[in-house]
Formats: sequence, C-alpha cells, structure tokens
Amino acid sequence: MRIAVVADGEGGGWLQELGTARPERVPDLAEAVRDRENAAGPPPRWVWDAWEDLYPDLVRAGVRVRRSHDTALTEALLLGHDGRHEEPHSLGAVWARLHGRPVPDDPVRRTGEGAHAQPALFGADRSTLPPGTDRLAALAEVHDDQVRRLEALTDSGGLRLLAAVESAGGLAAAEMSHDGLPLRPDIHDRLLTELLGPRPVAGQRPAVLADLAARIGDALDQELNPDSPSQVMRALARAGHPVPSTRSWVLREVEHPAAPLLLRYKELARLHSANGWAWREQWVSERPGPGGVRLGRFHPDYVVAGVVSGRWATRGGGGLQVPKALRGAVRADPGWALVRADAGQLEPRVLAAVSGDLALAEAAAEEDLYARLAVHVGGDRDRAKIGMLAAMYGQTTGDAAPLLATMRRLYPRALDHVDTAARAGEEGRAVRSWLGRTSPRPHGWDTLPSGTEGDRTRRAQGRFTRNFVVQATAAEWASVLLAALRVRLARLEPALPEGAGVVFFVHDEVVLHVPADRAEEAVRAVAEAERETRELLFPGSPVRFPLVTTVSDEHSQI
DNA sequence: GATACGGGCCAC
DNA sequence: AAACGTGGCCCGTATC
Repeated sequence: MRIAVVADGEGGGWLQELGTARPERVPDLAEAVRDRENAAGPPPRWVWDAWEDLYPDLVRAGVRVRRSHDTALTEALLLGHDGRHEEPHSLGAVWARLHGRPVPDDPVRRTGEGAHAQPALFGADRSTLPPGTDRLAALAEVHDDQVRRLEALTDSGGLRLLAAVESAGGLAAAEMSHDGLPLRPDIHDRLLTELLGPRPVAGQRPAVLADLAARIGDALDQELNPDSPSQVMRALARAGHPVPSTRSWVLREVEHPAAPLLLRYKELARLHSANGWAWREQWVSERPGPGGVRLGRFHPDYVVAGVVSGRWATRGGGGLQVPKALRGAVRADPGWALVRADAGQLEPRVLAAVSGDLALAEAAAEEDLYARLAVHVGGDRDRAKIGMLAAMYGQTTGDAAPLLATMRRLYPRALDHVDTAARAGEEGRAVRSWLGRTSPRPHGWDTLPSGTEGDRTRRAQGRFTRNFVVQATAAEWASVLLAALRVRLARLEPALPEGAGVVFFVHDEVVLHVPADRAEEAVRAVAEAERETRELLFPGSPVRFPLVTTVSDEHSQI
C-alpha cells in the first residue's frame, strides 16, 4: 500500500491511498500517519515530495515510519540517469515538465532548515507547484510517472533499489539528526580548556593561542596575525626562509624557531574555530541527565546524496568531520552503550566485487585486504595500499607509477574496470555506479579548449569518473546497509526505547546508541544487515565486507 | 556591510 | 613526499 501525503502547514494535511481510495483530509497529520503505520498488515510506503519538509516534524511528534518514496531524491536519480543532472527535481519541477509548463528552480535550503530547525508544524509549502494546484493530485501523478520511468529502464532493478534505500536514507537522516550523537559537554569543555586555556570572552583569542601568537611575533621580530597566510609568508621571507605557501607540510621543513610555533598555532586555532565553544553552542543540545551529569547531543543536518557520488553531506556543524581530537567527548549516556561499526577497506572491496577480478576478490575475502595484497605484490603492506589507492584515485606521480604496473599485471580486471571508467571521463562520457547512479558531465565540456588547458580538464574528469565507479558504489553499499539496519532495529522485541538506534553515519561508519543490555542485539543486527547488504548487492561474490564492530561507552575507544 | 573567492585543514 | 577522489567550514582578503 502506498499513501501519498501532503501537509497543510497548520498541523493537518491530506492523505490518499494510491490507486484505490479518495483523498482524505486529516486534522492531525502526525496522528493520522501513526494510526496507519501501526495498522495491521505490511507497513505502508509513504509517498512525499521531500523528506526534509515532512519527516522531521513527524519524528518530533514521536512518529516513525518504516518505508517511503521520496519523489525529490528519486527524480534526481532518474534525471541523472538521463544525463540531465542540472535540471530541477522538486515536485513542482517534475509536474511542470509533465504539463509542458515553465519549470521552477528548486528551493534553496539553508543551514538550520532541516531536522535541526525549530518545530514548524509541517511548515510552508516547499513543493514549487503553481499556487492553487491540487498538491496531492500532483504528487500522485508524479509518483506514477516515476514508477513508470523506473520500470522502463533496462537496468531498472538497480535504480529501483537505489531509490528505495535512498528514500529510507531520508528517514534515517531525520531520525539521527533528531536523536543526535551523544557528546558530553563537560568533557568537550575539559578537552578544549586543556588545549586552549579557559573559554575566552566572545571574539577574543584563547590564552594559549594568544601566547603562541606573541611568541611567533617575537621569533620573527614583528607582530603578525598567524591566521593570515600572506603575513606569515612575508615575515618568513624577511627572516631568510622564503616559502611557497604556509601549508603544514611546507612549514614542517622550515628550520626556524617560528615554524613549530606556527604549526601548533594552526592546529589549535582550527580546533577552536571549527569545533570550539561556539560550535557546541550552535550544534550541541544539552539537558540534565542522571546524577547531575549534563548530557549533550550533536545534531548535524544531513543532506542525503548531497555529494555527486551519492555520499551524504551535512549542512552546518561540520557533521562529517568530527575531529579525532574531540571524539573522547562522544560518550554513551549512563547505562547505555555506543556500538560503532566501521566498514574497513570498503572501496577496494567494492572494486573487487564490481570488476569480478578473481585475484583481488581472493584478497578481499580476507579480513585485511592490504596485507594479502602485500603478499601478492611482494612488498610491504603500506606500498600495496598506496598502489591500490593510486589505481582508484588516478595518482600517477611519485611512488605510484611502478606500483601501478604491478597492480595492472596482478589484478587486470580490476584495473581495467577503473581504467575504462577513466577513459570514458576523458572522452566526456558518463559512467554509472553498480546500481545505476550516473556521473554528471562537466559544465562547458563541448567548448573545452584544445591544448594543455583542455588536456588538464580532460585528465581531471578521467580521475573523477575513475573514482566515481568505486566511490558511488561504496556509497550504495552504505545506503543499503543503513536501510537494512533500520529495518532490523525496528523489528527488535521488545522495542528499543525512545532515542535508541543509529545516531551517526559517515560514509562507511555507523554509530548506535542503545541501552547497555541491548548492545549485543544491536551488534547482531549490524552483522545481519551486512549479510543482507552483501547478498542484495553482490550475490555469489566471494568478496567480504568485514564490519569492525566495537561496543564501548566512548567513541574514541576503538 | 554584504558578498565572493582562495588558502588551508578537517573528515572519509 | 606532498596533486590523488569526494566534500565542509573558517579565515583573510578583495571587491562592490
């Protein structure tokens, strides 16, 4: 059963069971969705324009659903598959194309508009439909059109699966953003104070940074702002140490007393500006916990498939770059546990699976793929890893060249897979992931200049498509895993308490926060989700995707 | 005062 | 040792 749903902006909305029933007006949308979700029988698939506009409000109202069809995410996949990445994909745009009307631009979403935003009672209409249009009818029409287009594809199975798991990703994103990653404010504070000194008044440099800046000035015989690359370069040049840039690896080679001070300053300044006290105030919610502890939750705004490869992005808060120095502050609540599952060496394993390279698959059947590669290559593990990464990223300089030759001989099908993708990119053609996500063609390709400049662009596009076939498929593996894990966690008996489940996701890693006595079940659910993912994506392949799963009260304990 | 852009560094 | 893919974000600087 599929139920189309639109909100009225006042807490109510309209529902329609597609194909059979008539539209129905409901005064309380959350209650209506909850009732139908909890009804006997298989769960409905909720059809809506964009998860960001509806589901965060449902989650805030305590409602969770199991399945959805997100027309905006699906449309982006369909358009991309057709080589039309740049065309708008919101509901109004699809409807306009169906009716030969002018196509509206997609709405611009700003920081703080997603799950992190204040309750909005199923906010204003973001569909971009013309005023007065029957939104429910338009949604049903667009849904039917998308189903038809998906079925018409020759490789429809892949893209249908991708649309389904990506829609589920929207559900997971809203739920994770709502629940948040547990982060203890007091520990975060302690880490910052140890490194930077006590919290300064707004706009001031913390004591440690101010001291470093002064010592840098002394060492270079002039006052300067260490945050200004041009000032630093000028001062170093005057001191007899000209540098081409102030990048850390450049500074590391400079033999001047100011260099180590500058490096330390840059490291700490970044921590302060990117993840300091101001960051915590904006992105980490706080509430009292048992025994007087303050409990915090980091709430990033996820952007599902926000990256061309289908990886997720985040909007604000730097959600995908929680620095290692800070992970000690990520702690389970008292009596709860963090379950962290990390897919190690995901991309080379994906390459082994999609290329069907038997030798690489044999290595990918091992727990440590790179160690086995080293045996094949006859060198050490680090060199084997460099060679593999060079093949997937398109590196040609430095150490990589001789290693690549070895790789090409040992893993011909794997290398042919990425080389073929690279050639497509260099020739301006698109490539597809395992499930059918399609690479965009670069802007202005047809007017590319001949000669060096054009060649550089062509080679860069080759590296992009070379990497796309691997990275985009790895992102699909992660999406399927997340969707499968969500389903399994929802099926646990007795149900997990409010706020328990997946609380963080970044590319190839998930973090779950569960009551300590449910951690074993959570670990089992992760393992089962991995098996299901592998069987769904690569049935019969010997490639393994080992998930390193750790249970602790702390994120940094690995 | 707002905006655009590049440098630099964080993550996977 | 430092060009090799995808990003986000802060800062300084230039510009309107």
